[in-house]
Amino acid sequence: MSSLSPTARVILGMLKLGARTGYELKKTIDISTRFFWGASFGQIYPELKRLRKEGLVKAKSEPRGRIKRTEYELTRKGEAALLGWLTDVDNAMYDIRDEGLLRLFFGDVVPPADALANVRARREFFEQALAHFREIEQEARVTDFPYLALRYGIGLMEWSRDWYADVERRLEAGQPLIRRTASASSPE
Amino acid sequence: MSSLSPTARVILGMLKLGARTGYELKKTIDISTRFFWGASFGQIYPELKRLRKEGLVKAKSEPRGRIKRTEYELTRKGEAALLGWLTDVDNAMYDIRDEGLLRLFFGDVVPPADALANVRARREFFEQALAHFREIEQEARVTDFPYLALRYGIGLMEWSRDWYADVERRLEAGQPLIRRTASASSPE
DNA sequence: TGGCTCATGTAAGCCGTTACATGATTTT
DNA sequence: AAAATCATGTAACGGCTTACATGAGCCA
Repeated sequence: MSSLSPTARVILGMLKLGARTGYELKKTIDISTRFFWGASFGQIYPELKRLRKEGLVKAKSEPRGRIKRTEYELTRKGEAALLGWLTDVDNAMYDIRDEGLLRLFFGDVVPPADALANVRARREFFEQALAHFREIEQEARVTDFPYLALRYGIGLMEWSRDWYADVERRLEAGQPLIRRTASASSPE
Repeated sequence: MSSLSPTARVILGMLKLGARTGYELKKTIDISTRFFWGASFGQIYPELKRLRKEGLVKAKSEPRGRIKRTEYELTRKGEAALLGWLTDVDNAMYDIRDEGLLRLFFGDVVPPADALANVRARREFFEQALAHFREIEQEARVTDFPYLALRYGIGLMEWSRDWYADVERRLEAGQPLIRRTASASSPE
């Protein structure tokens, strides 16, 4: 039934890991799953209200001084919904929107110098993302699975950077992009 | 100004590569950029009308028999817009939504057997995607840059499959997920 | 005759970002 | 005194998917 909305999934999970306020959820998500599963205030606060109405979380007013502040917690129903989602492993989303790759795809349409510029920019992008991930790697080394997810990100950035660096070298050298060896020229 | 909408980018590019009708655009996108840049009919047809109103494409009625049919072509302005986008290489989108990775991130929350089931499902997912890409690889071997983008997809699927296979083995063996060698126990 | 492909569109609804709006508390 | 952080929310808009609606032409 009523399967969890995308933002609900990360909210319930983060509440389980100890986040309490909407603000804290945002901060936690930003420094951890943001790379592959983000959430904005415009999603978080309305979603918390929806989850409350459906009885998946319970809210408690816990003001700090004179500023209003609401702490959330999973209900038993919320725990069950989280577990249900984590266990129902089929049809997991896997969406990519990669503009650099789209530009590469249309590489025949532009002068070689522009195609090369795109590849170079992409390689640099992955290098910077990698540097950022490596910075946060030390602190993240405490927990098991979240650290594992970070390792995935690091590995992915490394692999992508290397792939683009290779294409970059081939374009700079004016080498053919397609190697037609396997099917035509030589046996095996 | 008026920078191209996401769907406009792939439409203009595909028109440049020879697609003519909305239907053909959809088909072409589905077998090529879909993996990292998709588009549905609900986007394509309205977007074509918008592009026409803005003078980036021109439409010609070319019915087949008695069924209405519209062929589109880039205008000079459309060519310029496409070139402009392909050349302006900064701030390229790179969005990932990976539910398997999110489930992995919350792996501490579920029993080890469920975490393993998720990893296994993910490895299988990448294996299937890889098989699919390899099937279309032969026909795609003609063009330069589109083939290169396919190679990226294949490489990415291979890398991801291998990464998950490795985690799978470690979980099956009950091995620790984090290796704390570098910073603590041994020098270097 | 039934199913597939070609062909075009609309409508409802979800999801998400960005900007706006407000204000207290803490740190520099 | 100013800036950053903690804290909560709404409104407008953009983008996308899915379902619905229609129908011709072709092939087995």
